[in-house]
Amino acid sequence: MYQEISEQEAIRRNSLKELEALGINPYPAEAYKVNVNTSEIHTNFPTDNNLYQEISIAGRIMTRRIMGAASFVDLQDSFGRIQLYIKRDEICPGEDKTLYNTVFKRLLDIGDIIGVTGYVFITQMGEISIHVKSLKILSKSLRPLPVVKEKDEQVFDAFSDPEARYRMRYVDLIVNPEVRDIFVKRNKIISIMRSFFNESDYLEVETPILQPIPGGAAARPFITHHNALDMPLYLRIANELYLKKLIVGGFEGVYEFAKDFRNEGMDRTHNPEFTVLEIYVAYKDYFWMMEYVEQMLERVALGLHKQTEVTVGNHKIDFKSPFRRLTMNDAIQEYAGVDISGKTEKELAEICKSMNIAIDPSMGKGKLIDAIFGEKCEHHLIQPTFIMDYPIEMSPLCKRHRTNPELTERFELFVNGKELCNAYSELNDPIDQLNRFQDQLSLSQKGDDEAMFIDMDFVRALEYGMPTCSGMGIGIDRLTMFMTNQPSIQDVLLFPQMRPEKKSMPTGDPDEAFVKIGVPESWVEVLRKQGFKTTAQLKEANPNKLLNDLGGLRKKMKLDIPALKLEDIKSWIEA
RNA sequence: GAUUCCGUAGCUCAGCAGGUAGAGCACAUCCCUUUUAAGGAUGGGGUCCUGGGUUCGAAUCCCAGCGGGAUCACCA
Repeated sequence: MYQEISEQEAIRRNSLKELEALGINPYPAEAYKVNVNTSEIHTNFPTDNNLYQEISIAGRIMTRRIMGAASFVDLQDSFGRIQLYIKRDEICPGEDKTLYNTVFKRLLDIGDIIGVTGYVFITQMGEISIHVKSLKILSKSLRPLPVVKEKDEQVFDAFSDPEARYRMRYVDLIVNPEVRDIFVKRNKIISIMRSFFNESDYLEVETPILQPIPGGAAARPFITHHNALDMPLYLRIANELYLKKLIVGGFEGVYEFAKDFRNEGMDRTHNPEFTVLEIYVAYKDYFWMMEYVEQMLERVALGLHKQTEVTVGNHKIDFKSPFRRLTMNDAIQEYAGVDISGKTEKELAEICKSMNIAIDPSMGKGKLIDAIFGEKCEHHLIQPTFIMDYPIEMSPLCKRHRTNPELTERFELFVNGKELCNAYSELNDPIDQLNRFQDQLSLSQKGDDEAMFIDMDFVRALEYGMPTCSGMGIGIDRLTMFMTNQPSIQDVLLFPQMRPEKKSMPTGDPDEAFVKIGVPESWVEVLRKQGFKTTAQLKEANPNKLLNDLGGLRKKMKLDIPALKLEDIKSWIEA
């Protein structure tokens, strides 16, 4: 296939060929021995200048400053950058200066990956650098990298187009060190949580992503099809039911970092696939879980920032425990100024109307209360706040409140006006559970398309007996957004979902196709330049005009090839 | 889904009372043995997102489409 390339890419492809002609493999197979990284050098060298006198290091060329027979290169590895000092007579001790003059100065580019040996020293300008004794090409880069420069915190020519950054995350990671840092932090958040759970001796498990019944949450699933079984399967929207079956099975605590999938809208806080941590612990209740969450988040914040206070947008959010606790009724009382306790569905609908909150007939009591809460309360909850005791209709998997049968023992943790965690004292009464599923069924008949499906295997598991148990789910993407102060979920996902890139790639004909109809090879490039990407296009052309145009281009491009005659062009068109 | 803004060189952007494009960095050539967002000189590089329309003439005005951002709605 013919691929259109820019001038800079063509130059790099030429350099590639020249390297090969010099007997240099631009993509060598053998391992390159590395004995130090940039971070170790910057940390240790200042205190002991005798260190690192025989090093071998590899990385990507990020900038070059060539001053005749000596040059400076910024080399970037996984940990940062270091300057290389490359002197011609040092890497080319004999008469042959090809390695410096041709290979390094002309055939290497920003973006190429090299390995060097040498020793660490400090330049006259006071910068820790590597005096290079030998240099080896490890990978030639064929595309020019955006060159981002920085001085005194000011960034020049940043690679900032969000579309390009998300689609080509590899480029983003190469040139934007703060992006790499977000993903290092994301990993740190997960590993802190994992060790926190493991210290409690809870078991990390894996449960099915392809599920015959998409249970455990209210959401629209993705559907797929299994050929051998000839049946539909759903991508999981939650793993809650499977984890509770494992509690029935006798594990005291289980957790899973799970990818969930929801076929819903996308925006700054929603991606179709996202990561959730769910944990279930036997013999606990939601009060215990609140304390556990407090400890966990405090530890994550400390692990990342060495303090509990975290900057999120314009707010300073303090994850120091304990967090504020507020029942849902009290929250609505406090922020909306109405008392909803004991109100009927009709009365609640009236309240919504009086507050100009949009409702529809499919909404049950639970959804109405949730609407009031969402509209009037959520955005006030900036500092971490537990909202407790949700109406029973909106929590079909949650245990009834121990003192009020209208409510459930459920809490959500709100941070910066957004839900972060969701947790229950889990419902373990199989008869109540079946009834609640049936209520969901009638909600769904009423028109609520997210009401839950009935999972009879889950009910059967409960019939064998599940210990009292508390479970909690937390969105890892949102947690990462808070902990790294990113306003968009796309910035905490390595590869956020995007519409496929329209390859406006000119699916032009290859050289051979043109040659086949009689076009001399040397003229193919000129024809493309003139806009003829396929032989079919060429056949539509006016031969006189084409002769003129091509002649003009030949002159403009200073081509040293014989001029065309009208008969030549006519013969292509007639071929 | 609605509203709105954006799409020009490899990157970041300018150009838009309509006359077929400019800058900085990057790239190329030459000169420079320690520089640091960094030399100096010269030069090359663009289906101005796509397709229609208005016009003698469209990067510029109009319509449609594609892609992206933001806000809202939906959704946790």
